[in-house]
Amino acid sequence: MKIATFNINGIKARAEALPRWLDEAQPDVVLLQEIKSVDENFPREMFEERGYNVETHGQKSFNGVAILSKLPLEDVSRGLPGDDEDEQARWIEATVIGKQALRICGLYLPNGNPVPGPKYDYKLAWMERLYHRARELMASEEAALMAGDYNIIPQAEDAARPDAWREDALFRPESRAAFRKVLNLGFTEAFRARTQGPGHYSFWDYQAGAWNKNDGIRIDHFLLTPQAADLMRDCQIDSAVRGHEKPSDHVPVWVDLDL
DNA sequence: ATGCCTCCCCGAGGGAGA
Repeated sequence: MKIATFNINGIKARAEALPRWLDEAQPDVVLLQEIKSVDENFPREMFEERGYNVETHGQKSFNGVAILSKLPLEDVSRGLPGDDEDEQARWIEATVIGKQALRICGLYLPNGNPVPGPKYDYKLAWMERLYHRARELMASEEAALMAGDYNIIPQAEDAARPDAWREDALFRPESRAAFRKVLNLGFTEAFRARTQGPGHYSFWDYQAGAWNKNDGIRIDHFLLTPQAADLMRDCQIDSAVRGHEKPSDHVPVWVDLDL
């Protein structure tokens, strides 16, 4: 089963590029971030006609996450627990049934800039809530994953120019420590479990020819519980998608699970 | 590089992204 995450930077703006990639890559499940659409305006027919079930957690103008799945989705839940006042649509989860059940969580972690400030406080508070949900998933001892745009550069090797990011919310020590705290519950970071070394990115800025210079960062991640990691056959970044017509600034990352 | 593009809102130009 091929499961992908893709920050599309607006569903309307990706009305051509997203179906093109779906037809090429043929993922079974896709976690989308930054749909920038309310549920009522999400073009679900575009995906249903390709055989996907569609679940959205949208918001006007900003944020918004969704799940596409060729297999049935059960027990869909919207919103990251822990703050009833939080109105930002950044979390959706569901159970997909293959040979066995898999709990999938799609997330769009706050950017957090500028540092310091209320947006950075919100990022760190959101990561504390993520830690609590992650701990529950780990305690369940079930196959589960959390994937999406983490807005975290885990290590210096995950940026072409790490020094340019030292003071940025994506690479601040507090941000990276909060990410490690989740990882250290026992999750496998899928890409790094299979590929080492620099030069692997999932985001390139639209500005200053970042793509042509491979001036990227790796901020879209899959975290697998041990039971899910046991099933992993592959994990890749579809970096070529960044060179297609009218691309998102992120590219898809996917795992293949024996499921 | 506290912003070189691109997205959203709408129908100008500002907020947000990373």
